[in-house]
Amino acid sequence: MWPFLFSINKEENMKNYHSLRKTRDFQIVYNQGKSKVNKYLVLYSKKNDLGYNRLGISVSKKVGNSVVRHHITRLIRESYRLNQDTLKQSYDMVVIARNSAKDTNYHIIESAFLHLINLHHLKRVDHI
RNA sequence: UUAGUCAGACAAAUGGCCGCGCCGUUUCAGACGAAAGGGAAAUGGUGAGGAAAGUCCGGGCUUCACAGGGCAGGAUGCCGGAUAACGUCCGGUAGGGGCAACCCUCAAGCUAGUGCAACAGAAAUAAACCGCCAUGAAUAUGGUAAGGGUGGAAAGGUAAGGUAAGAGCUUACCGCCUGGCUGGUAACAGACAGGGCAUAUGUAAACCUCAUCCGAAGCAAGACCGAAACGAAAACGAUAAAUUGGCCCGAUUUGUUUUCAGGUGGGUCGCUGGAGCUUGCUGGCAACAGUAAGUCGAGAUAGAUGGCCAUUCAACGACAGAACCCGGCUUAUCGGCUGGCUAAACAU
RNA sequence: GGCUCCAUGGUCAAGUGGUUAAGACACCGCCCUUUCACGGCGGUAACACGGGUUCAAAUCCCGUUGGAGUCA
Repeated sequence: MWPFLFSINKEENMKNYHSLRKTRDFQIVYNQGKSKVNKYLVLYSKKNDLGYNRLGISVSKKVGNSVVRHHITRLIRESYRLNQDTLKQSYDMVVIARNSAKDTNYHIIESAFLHLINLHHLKRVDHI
């Protein structure tokens, strides 16, 4: 009985997103993954073997000061969090904020993120 | 009321839903990991500034070095005080700005030495270009430093006397220097006497001199647990062992275990209760110190504060995000609020 | 997060506090050549920004901005 319950808990744990941490992981995605661009964001993606998705966010110092960069990071993370149930699993994704993203709000960032997801065909088919 | 000046506090608010870091409690699991460590849910609490910034100074803390002292190098620079310490702060002196409240000042020493001062100008640390005066006759010689001109700076300034013309040559006032006296802890101020200014200009954010201070590096400091890699020793083992393989033959390799050492990936500590904050009292002009009561307010590790909706406003809210901690400085900044003081106008 | 350093025409760069800030490549104009190139002559173009010291600052001092390196 208990192992069954534990497995439920582990599924619940998937709500917390996994992040890319090492410079090496980012380099693998940059070199071997595919990239799509729109006005505000850049999205790299690459299939991995882990069975779950990992997200990396990169905001350059050219975009703004620390407050602006943190704010954009939070907007992107919120977009991913609220939409991750609709995505295919087992992919590494890196989102890069472009310079024009500093004057936006949440709605623009979310629509830009979903636009790039569609370009990568990462939407789960049974959800459409 | 307007204008100004100084000081202080604030840094949009409220509610609902979803979500994040840390801490406590309860419940569940004892998975995962070699170990150290560590999981999930519910609930409660808590969660970024006045500059968190720049990293310009100072201190704590840690490691390294060190008998003691000096040189070199660096920093500071009116006087006194505060402080753990400071290049900070407070009070005063001097100079400057403002009608005033008040504000500003890298404020030792070029009369210890050395260096530099372009161009212009006759000449730049040195004396005579034009001048003025005398002799003499147009030239020249001598005296002089008033006036002109150049320059940032040309042998104290103004006035009067004096003189052939002039000159601190003489006198008065001011400036400078020297001497003691008075007041003050001192910087300095005041009055007095003398010098007769040949101590000759400026520059020390030029070298330098004098006085005081400084060992170096920085939490990516440092301490601990520890897979791996590189090693050491002991035991076992060449008729052996391991890998490949269903087994044998064959092929390839030299090892296996234990202990020590080592310290990579990883983890834990350092990490936040402190020169702490609030209020009152006492001492002090003040900075500040002492004391009593109350109080605990982030601690992440690729880095937590976000999103949506509704309402209100001065109406879309500036500058901006802790990363070991503290005291300052500097820089950025929407604004409105409170208090003291000053000037002007009006009213009483 | 800590530490160290740099900034001079479009580019690379020299420059003891004192002339109109040296030079090279590039660009523009003229000459040469049938034309281009080479060559010759001439020209445009800069001290990151703001204060201060000084008679005088690219240079000395302070602050700001931008850039680079290094420490796991």
